[in-house]
Amino acid sequence: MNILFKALNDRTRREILEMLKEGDLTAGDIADKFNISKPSISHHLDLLRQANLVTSSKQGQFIYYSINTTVIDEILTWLLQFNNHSKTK
Amino acid sequence: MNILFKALNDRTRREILEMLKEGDLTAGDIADKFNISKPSISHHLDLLRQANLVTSSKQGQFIYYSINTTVIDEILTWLLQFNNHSKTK
DNA sequence: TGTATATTTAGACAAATGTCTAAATACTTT
DNA sequence: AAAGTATTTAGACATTTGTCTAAATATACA
Repeated sequence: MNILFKALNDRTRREILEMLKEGDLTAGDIADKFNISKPSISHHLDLLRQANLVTSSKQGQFIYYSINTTVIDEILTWLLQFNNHSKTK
Repeated sequence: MNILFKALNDRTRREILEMLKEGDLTAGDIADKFNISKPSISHHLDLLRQANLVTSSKQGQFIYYSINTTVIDEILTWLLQFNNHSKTK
């Protein structure tokens, strides 16, 4: 839970997730979209992976990143505890 | 959005929200539940208020804090963009 | 008016965070 | 084998963050 909120607490990382929502991308593809150095993006990807929000798979010299939405349900569940009153109608 | 994730990116602040879910509390009541100084809790409450996750109202010498769940919907909406595929069944 | 209680503000400090450049690793191609 | 491409690792550095103590503010009570 901690590491999840930590991973989401950065605009760049949230944007990366939004990009990956549309489809898998290589680390280089992702880095190209930002005005940030590749090592920094690599670090962001590492944090997202630690939080299990993304997975990576090496294909040749490229590393493809994919979003993992199952973990997002954890946060959704945590957040839903706060609207459990009249939300069910 | 930024300030919202920032506010939630701390275990103490998340626990404060869980406490307030059960009902309003004074700053002192909240501080008593943690092994953290009152000024630190005051600072956490300030961040939660900046994010509009809580509201406060002074009653005599006490300040009562209440949770504001409307803002949480913002995060829920943002998160739901990631499960919009087969989730609708 | 003076003292006690509730809370915040101010300022300091160590730890965590986001960024960078330089170097290392791994794969591909010639 | 050497050179080029893709990505990460290592290390440095400034900023942000969570915490603390001491002091300030505001209300209540005697």
